[in-house]
Amino acid sequence: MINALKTLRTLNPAKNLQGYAETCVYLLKNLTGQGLITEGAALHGHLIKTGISSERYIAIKLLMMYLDSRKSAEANEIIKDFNGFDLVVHNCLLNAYVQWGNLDLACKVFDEMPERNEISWTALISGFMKHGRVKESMWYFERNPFQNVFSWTAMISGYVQNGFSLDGLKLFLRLLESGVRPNEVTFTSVVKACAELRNFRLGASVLGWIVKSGFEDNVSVSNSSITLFLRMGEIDMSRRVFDRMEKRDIVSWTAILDMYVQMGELEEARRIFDEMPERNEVSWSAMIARYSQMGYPEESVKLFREMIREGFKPNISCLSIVLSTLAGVEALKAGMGIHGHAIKLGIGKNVYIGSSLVDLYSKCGEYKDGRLVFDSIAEKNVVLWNAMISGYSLNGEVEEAKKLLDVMPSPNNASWNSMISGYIDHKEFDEVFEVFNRMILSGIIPDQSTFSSLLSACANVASLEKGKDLHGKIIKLGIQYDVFVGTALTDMYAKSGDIDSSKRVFERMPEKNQFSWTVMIQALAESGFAKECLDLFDEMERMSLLPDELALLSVLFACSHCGLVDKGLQYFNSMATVYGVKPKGKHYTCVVDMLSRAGRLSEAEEFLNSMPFPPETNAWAALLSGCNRYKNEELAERTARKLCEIAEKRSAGYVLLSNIYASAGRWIDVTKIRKLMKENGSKKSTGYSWTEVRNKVHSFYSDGTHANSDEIYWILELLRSEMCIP
DNA sequence: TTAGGGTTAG
Repeated sequence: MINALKTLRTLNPAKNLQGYAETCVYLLKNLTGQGLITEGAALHGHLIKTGISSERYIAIKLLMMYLDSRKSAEANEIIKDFNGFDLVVHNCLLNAYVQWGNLDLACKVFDEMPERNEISWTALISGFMKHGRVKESMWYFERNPFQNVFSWTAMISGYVQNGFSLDGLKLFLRLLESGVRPNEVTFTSVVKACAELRNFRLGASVLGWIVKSGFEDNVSVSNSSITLFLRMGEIDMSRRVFDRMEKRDIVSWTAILDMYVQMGELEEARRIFDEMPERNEVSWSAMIARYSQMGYPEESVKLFREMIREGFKPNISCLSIVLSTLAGVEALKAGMGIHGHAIKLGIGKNVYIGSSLVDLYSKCGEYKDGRLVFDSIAEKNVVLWNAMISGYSLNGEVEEAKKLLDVMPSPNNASWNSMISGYIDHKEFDEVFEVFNRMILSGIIPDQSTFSSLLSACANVASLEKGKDLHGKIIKLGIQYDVFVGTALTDMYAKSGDIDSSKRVFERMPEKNQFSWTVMIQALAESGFAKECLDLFDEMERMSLLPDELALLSVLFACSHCGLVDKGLQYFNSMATVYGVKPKGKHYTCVVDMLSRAGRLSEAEEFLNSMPFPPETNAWAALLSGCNRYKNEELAERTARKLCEIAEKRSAGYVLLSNIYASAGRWIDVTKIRKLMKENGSKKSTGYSWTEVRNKVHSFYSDGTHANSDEIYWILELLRSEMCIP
């Protein structure tokens, strides 16, 4: 562009008007493209002086520039110079209104046009598509007398962009039947549709078609092919396409970043990113998103700061990625900073930004601020609604969540799933199945995550019947081989006491992850299969999967229960060094329990006293019960005193202490504790029971809060009198 | 008329 400016200075409009005008047109186009309107206006002034501002081609470019920057007054001035509104001027206006998002105005211009060409029709068709108004777009497309490649392609790419890839492909088939030849842009969109739908068979035949039609070397086509191959898992093929390209652009480089990420080589991706010949905000966003998705939030945010430092303007995508990263680490302050930034940029009310913000505020406990953001957004989509529903669920406001779910326009899987997990988090298990039934009635088909939530509810209430019923539904839907579902089934069966079924499900899982292994290991430990548990742990290690704190706790538990004290100590000592897991209170407690059960009481006491942080109350209790078992009165006294100290601070300590005294037969001490508790006003949390009647789980508390409480007690009285109990 | 990155749930 600088060269063009230099050329302009050397040209004399009096001598070479044609060349001068052409250079001006080029300059105006570029200035408009880069948003350099002040410079454009200066050039306009210069053109007036030269006397060629009314030259048709120049005037049109000037008009486009002013329309593009929404300078209506200036645009009107230019239009006055034209002899009425001809076709081109009308098309310029049409395009501008579409770009401004004012489709009503665009339609009015379109309707009033005395004549229309293919550009007018395509402008309107793609305009409706751009704003997600697919039906109206189709309406105009069907009536378009100029069905050329452009309007076909506008429709196809519009469908793909709006998430209707299948309709896009159907239209592509119609295009082929119509005899119109697809161009490189059509192919680019069609390949994208195949990638999106993971329809690899069709994808492969489209690629063959592309070669036959000679568009193989087109940059855009190659770029979309790289992504198609990546989605197909054909990493070598995507690399081959990239290597074969004669010309590569930012898009090609950005696409290849994903190849390395998919190969698990984030560092290599970073190297490519650092060495890319050219970067834009999309490449930056891609790298920032990858760091966040691969579990490196700090690195992601660091890169974002670097991007800003280098003078790149973050767009909506980029800000929403960063906001969701910050939400993940509950960085409220930093997130609020970005919120302010977004408002300044005028995109504070965008749905993408809004959804991330609702998520951020909710995850940080400020769900009321989340609601303010939610209310401020005019064009709400499902994602935003779901973000708010799960925000309420997360903060224990399940009733509010339910209210939203009831009024939202078209809830999907995720909406219902958020509601279900809200009830699970707050242990309202009878509500869980209630919501599930409503979900089914509303015609939404539950998915993997619905079932893994429901199964965890079954595991919590040990409802084997319901769990089996769900297992049947899962098989009917054909999702029994999903990792999440398999893991949840393993857990449900184990927690409901059916360890054989649990093992069977686990063994048949085609794909297992760290969680699946942990659940099975835990199940074996808690069901008393200590040896099998340890064997499975060894097997997990052989698969070079790193055990987490829960798996390690189960291993310690298993060792403790089959008397493998030294082996247990060995595992404990290698937790930090070998497995990189810092032992927590519960691990220490397990070791104390292990030592106490084996009668190694003084060792246990020493271990407790050498802990780097205060032990759990349970740890002292474990030692005390060891003392009782091995009749070590002296240590028992010392431990009991310690427990008393703790008990004074927390009600749980009292409860535990009184239970321990009770089991040791020290009834006088028990009464003392109960009295103390009464004086201090501490209350044990209420115990409850439940039963399942006609697919509904009923929970009972001794305080009679069940809805049918009166009726239940009445029946109970009746039964009592029948049984002749006074 | 286009390709690469993008919000919720899991």
